[in-house]
Amino acid sequence: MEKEISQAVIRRMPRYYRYLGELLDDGVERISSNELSTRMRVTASQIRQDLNNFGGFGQQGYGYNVKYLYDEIGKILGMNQRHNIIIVGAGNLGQALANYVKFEKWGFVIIGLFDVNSALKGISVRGIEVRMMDELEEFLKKNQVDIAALTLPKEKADEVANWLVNLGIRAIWNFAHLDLELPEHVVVENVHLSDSLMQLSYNIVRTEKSKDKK
Amino acid sequence: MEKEISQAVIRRMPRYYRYLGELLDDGVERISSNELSTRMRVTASQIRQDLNNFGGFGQQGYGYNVKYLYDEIGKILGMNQRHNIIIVGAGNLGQALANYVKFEKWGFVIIGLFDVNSALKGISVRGIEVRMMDELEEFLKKNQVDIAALTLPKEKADEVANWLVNLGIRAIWNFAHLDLELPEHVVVENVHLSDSLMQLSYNIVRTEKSKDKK
DNA sequence: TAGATTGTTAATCGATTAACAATC
DNA sequence: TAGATTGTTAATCGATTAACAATC
Repeated sequence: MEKEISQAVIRRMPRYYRYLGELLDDGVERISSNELSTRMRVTASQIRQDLNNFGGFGQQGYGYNVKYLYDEIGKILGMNQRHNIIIVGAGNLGQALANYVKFEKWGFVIIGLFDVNSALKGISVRGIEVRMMDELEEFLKKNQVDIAALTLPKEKADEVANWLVNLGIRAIWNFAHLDLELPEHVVVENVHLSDSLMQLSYNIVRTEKSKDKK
Repeated sequence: MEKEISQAVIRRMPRYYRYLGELLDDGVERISSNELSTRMRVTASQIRQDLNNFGGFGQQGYGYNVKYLYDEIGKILGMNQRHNIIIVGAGNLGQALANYVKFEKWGFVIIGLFDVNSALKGISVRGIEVRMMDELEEFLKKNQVDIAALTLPKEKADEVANWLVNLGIRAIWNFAHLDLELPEHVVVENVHLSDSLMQLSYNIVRTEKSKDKK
């Protein structure tokens, strides 16, 4: 039986991937868990434990080959395959995501942009034309869509998400400020910007308080 | 000595706040940890433990008063005070954030928008004019800025962040795809969209694999 | 008073760190 | 071969869950 890998580990993988990418760009050929731990400010033990969840990528006495490890983590994260994305909700955030070219470097390609607002009909963002929601069903039949990014008001999000799932969508990148209620087989990744801002605010308040104490 | 509250707890606080806000909107007056645990799909024990890090907000035999608890968590998160924000980097993401009116509901007010790109000079987003970076120092002298949101390419982010800190900024909401190297007293909250997308991708790949197994 | 539900202590579980034998 | 560093087991630490006495 497959051992389930904890979300704590998975959250760290993109960060390893990022650091290895930078090392690669800098022309570094090999690195030890110890050297990497110093750069990333984590323990070497954690790095080795994390990686060994997926396999033994290193070599005793040598360390890790940067290029090899980068590619392997890439595979683990699915960076070796293309992911077609549609953005549902073509407001500011939706358009900002559509404009974000960097994602394509990792194989995430935005192939559609949808909205209910007919004022947006016909406008294009980086060559991607905004379509109306009633064209979505047809679009999903003709195109393989791997991920739907939800950038719409929370009032509509749950309904739209369920509708998308019924049409066959299996993965949702949710920017709406609510917890979606979806069948278990659907993969959901949340980006709650206001939660993030509140955490920041908490830490500001906390810092101010500890200053008062001194 | 003040006991340090773990980041795991802090990450959950905005979610409690959100659920309580919804209950409040629905006119619910009181709620037990048990009832709330069912809605939020966490254990009642965790809810009580989390809250008791900050104080005893409930009453035996009664539960929690929704309005009171909502306000108290609001205070913990600093939602009772105004936070002035500047956005540094007026590209798509920066403009999207500037357009996001919802933040003001929680007291986060965007008071400035800065960029190096002179092509953007003079344009306005929701009444906030884009200023050039060389006006920033003067702006910080004249206005109280609590948070700087960094929405610029990672190549510039570290330099700009350090410069901002030297000018007195104490909190940074970082959207650039790198880890900022800043003095310890500076509070940083990261939003790494590509990390989030990679986590989603990992979970898609994982789901596909477990399907193959069956 | 009896019932309900908190606040809090104790038990369990999981994640992180340390240690070291295996091995390149 | 000697030195370095991994992979992995064992120890520790912290976070979550369970249990229950306190109390409204």
